[in-house]
Amino acid sequence: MLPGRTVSVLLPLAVEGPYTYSVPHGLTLAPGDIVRVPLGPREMIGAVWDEPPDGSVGHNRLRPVAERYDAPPLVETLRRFVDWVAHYTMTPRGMILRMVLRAPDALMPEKEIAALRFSGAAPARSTPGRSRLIELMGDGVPWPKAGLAGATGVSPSVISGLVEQGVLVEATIAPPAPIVPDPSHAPPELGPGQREAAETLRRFVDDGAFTVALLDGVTGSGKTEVYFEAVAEALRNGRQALILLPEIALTGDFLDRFARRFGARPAEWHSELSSRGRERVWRGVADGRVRVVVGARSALFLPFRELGLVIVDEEHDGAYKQDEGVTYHARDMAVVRGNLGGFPVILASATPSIESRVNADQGRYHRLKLPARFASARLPEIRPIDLRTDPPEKGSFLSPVLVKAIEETIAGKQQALLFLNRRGYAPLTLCRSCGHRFQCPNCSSWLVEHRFRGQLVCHHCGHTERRPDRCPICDAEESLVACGPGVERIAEEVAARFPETRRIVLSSDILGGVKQMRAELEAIRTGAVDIVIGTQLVAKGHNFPGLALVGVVDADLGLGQGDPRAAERTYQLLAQVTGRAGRAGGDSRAFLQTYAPDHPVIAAIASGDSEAFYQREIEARRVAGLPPFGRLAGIVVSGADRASAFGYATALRRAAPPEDVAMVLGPSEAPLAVLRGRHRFRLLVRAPRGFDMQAFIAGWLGAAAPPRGSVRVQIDIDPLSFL
DNA sequence: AGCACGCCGACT
DNA sequence: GTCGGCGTGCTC
Repeated sequence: MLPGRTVSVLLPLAVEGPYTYSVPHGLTLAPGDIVRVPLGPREMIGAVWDEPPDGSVGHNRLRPVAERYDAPPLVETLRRFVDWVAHYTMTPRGMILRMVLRAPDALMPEKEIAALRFSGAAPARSTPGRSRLIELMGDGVPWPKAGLAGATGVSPSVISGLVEQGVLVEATIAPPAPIVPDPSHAPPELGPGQREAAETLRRFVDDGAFTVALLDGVTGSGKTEVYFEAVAEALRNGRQALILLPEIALTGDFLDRFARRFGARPAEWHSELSSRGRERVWRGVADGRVRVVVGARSALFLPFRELGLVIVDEEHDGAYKQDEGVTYHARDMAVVRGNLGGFPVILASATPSIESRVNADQGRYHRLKLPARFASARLPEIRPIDLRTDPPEKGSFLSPVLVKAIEETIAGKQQALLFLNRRGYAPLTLCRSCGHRFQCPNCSSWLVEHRFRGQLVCHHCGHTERRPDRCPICDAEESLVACGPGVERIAEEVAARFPETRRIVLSSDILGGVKQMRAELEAIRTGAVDIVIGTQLVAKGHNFPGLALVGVVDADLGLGQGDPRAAERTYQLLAQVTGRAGRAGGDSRAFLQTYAPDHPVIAAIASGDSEAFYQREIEARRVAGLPPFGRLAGIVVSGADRASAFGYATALRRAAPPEDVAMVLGPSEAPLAVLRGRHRFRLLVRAPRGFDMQAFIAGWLGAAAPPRGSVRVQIDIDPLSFL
């Protein structure tokens, strides 16, 4: 092999290693360079990788690199991150690169913006609109076409008229550079506890070494202000910063808070970004003009060139775990990225995950505890409502105790929030006459009635059908009954009881997407709503200053399904949602409707004794050898029919190597036995901490007969579900 | 991820 | 007798 004449190129495909290409004369390539290469009948974008080209590929089969893009190369730490994530999640490296190269058009030169410029010629006749335009544009500087009408208040026809006369001529302008956040714009006044924590974080950033800080403080204790100071320090040091949020918490309110502190909005990165926006952020991050990104989990794979800080806000949130395609946990991968890049990572939460708490307790993470609520804000008084002694009236779901509290809140001109973690009107519909239950044809789940839309919907695959008037089995009329409440049904009850109030239902199936959602959250903040009825998305980091009452309609929901993680999840959710109340000062209350007021989770929330809860949970995990005291991996075998999926899962189980430290459990029916028409079985590997899970599974699956037909195997390292 | 190759049911 | 279904395998 002639050195320098061939090169390794990793392609965004489901292949493990890079391919080898020849380098044409006159082209110099280095690892990280982004290139266009031929692949079969088409061309593809890839990245030059570090390992020496594979000499065993016949030279006559090598094809030449077509082009090197004029784009900043992927830096070494990002390349190592791709390799690391691929190995850890047992995913082909190319699939991880694919997550990095998500905005292929960002490699093209940035498009100029269409604009108009004043030519100097006078219009044939002067009108008020024309004068305004010329007054604005008289200096001859081009104005973007979009927004010109808005800026002058003239109609588009006035503009096109002047274009026809040659008074205005076509021009282009360079896209504006992103506004750089200024670390000294508006430093906050921090309380004593905050000051100390901020000082520690600043020191970590200055040290420029890998550290993990767990920033832990009750809702409303001012975590955001504190970690903004770490962002400011990273900016002062010439480094880029990334703030990860659960997608749903990425609100206009958060961006505004950032803008108030830094004088400019950060770049956003989330699934609803337009392709233009995506390109702009990708390019800006790569060339260093974008200094701060606020994004959902996939932002972790952006090609930062000078990343010096990652913050994972609401680090306990399960939304950081990607469950489809590449299964990775963004919080854990953020820590890895910090480790590889040699910079600090801040995990922030009022209700840290058990994993992070244990890491902090054992000294691997620095725990920074914010002691109290900021300024005048006080935590709400929390009380369980025992539904056995204070049941709701027949046919309703709100206990008289809660109804009275709502009345008092409304009378005091304050806001109430009713929380129920269930979308739609009713989670199950059945026929009173024959007992038929409406089930999803593709999944093993009930169809949820959405009464506003008149539909029955599967929340797992999206299957939708019209809600019929009569039973499709026995043809009985008026026999269908809705079982149990969803938020829509609670909204119905609230409307009946409090017809004079302004109400809003907040759940993820809101029409109009992120924009509408942001508008509604804003309406709540400004007090344009009296009663909010919402699913868990209201629990996620939003700041509702006028909220004085939180009612949890079913605090037991999510408990007692046998998953050891259920208690932790429920605790976090209840603590977060009750913490929405009273953030702007004044007295506030939270009620938990429950049949089990003595359950440790309910008791911990009601007493405010989080420490007892954490100690209990940690001890239970330790005794059971569950994460973080042991390692888990899930292996989901799915197939078009039950028999083939079960057959292969059983064969895999039998093929498991004898291993005294790792235990293979199953196969058992996966939590959702049928999903999108595929039957699923799950094997679980349990092993002690420090066990090389990836090597074990690779050896095992590599030796087993490969799956045939429709059967697929998906590996989930560190699954969230322990079942 | 595409795209071609290849082996079994309903049409001219 | 062909058109076409998508399972399987390859792309340096």
